[in-house]
Amino acid sequence: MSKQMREAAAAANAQAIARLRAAGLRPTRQRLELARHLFTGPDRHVTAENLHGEVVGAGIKVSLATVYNTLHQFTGAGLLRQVVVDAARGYFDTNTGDHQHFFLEDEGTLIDIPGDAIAVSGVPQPPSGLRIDRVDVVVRVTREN
Amino acid sequence: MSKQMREAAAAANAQAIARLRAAGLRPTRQRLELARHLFTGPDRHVTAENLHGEVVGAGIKVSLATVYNTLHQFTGAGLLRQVVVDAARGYFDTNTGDHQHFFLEDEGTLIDIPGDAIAVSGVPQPPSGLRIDRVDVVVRVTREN
DNA sequence: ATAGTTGCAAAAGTTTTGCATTGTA
DNA sequence: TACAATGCAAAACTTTTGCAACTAT
Repeated sequence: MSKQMREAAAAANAQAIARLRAAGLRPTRQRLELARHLFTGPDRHVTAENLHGEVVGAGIKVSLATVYNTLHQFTGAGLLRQVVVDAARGYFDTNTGDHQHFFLEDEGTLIDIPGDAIAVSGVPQPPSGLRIDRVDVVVRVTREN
Repeated sequence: MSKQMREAAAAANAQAIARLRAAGLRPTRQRLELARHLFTGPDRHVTAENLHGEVVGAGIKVSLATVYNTLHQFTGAGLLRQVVVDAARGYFDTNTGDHQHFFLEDEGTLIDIPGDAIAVSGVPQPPSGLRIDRVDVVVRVTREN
């Protein structure tokens, strides 16, 4: 391993630790590895299963149950957002800001739509005693023909 | 049973049979009962489990698996629309027209929003080779405080 | 030590599938 | 009779929970 690689790995690690600490979560080995996979690099959309496969493939020992629990803890801590688009499986998005999604039904893939690109108008007043928590827009797309 | 009740029941039955035939589905006993429960009266939002509970409660013998299969057949035939709002369970809507939903996260309840009330603007061009199939809007609401 | 966390095996749900049975022509 | 369609038990998923093991004071 080169000096540069060592330094980059150490930096990613330090960043992941800081992120977990800031969120009030202890930086355990499993969480650290999951955090590094999720938060190093550009925004991502993952399912529990595909993240588990990825980290196991990288030689990390974690159970799928821990991946689920960790994804929910991260979500509760505001590090992730859950996206409901497919009845078959849950997606988690590292982009927690205001935005919407294309969902490619054939592929099971999500693509972000910036929040300032899209607007929803005419939402009626919710039933009394209830307040709007969030407005989710899912643009479902399929392969042409 | 009064004459009026008998007549109403017969009418609902005939209507259900016609609906199934038109959709190219054989009017079997199970499908008929499910169709009558779904399509008699105003529009409804059901889960497989709650529909199953309802028909079993009414003395009909159907398995939960058949309810699932039937809901999917009805959906394929255009009699129902599937609504994805909750990672935990699938909802089916008897209103197949253009409309959107409030989702009461605490209750697990759906309320229709007429399609002409609400508008989504600024949806970007989808990636090439893909066409927009549908734009779903889910207004998530929670109990105030 | 010990109070609180954590991670995972086992359990609980939900949904799908394979095939014996039933219905139709 | 043959041929397809049906309904459900069993299987396969996804997700949650209970508790033994671990951590940080």
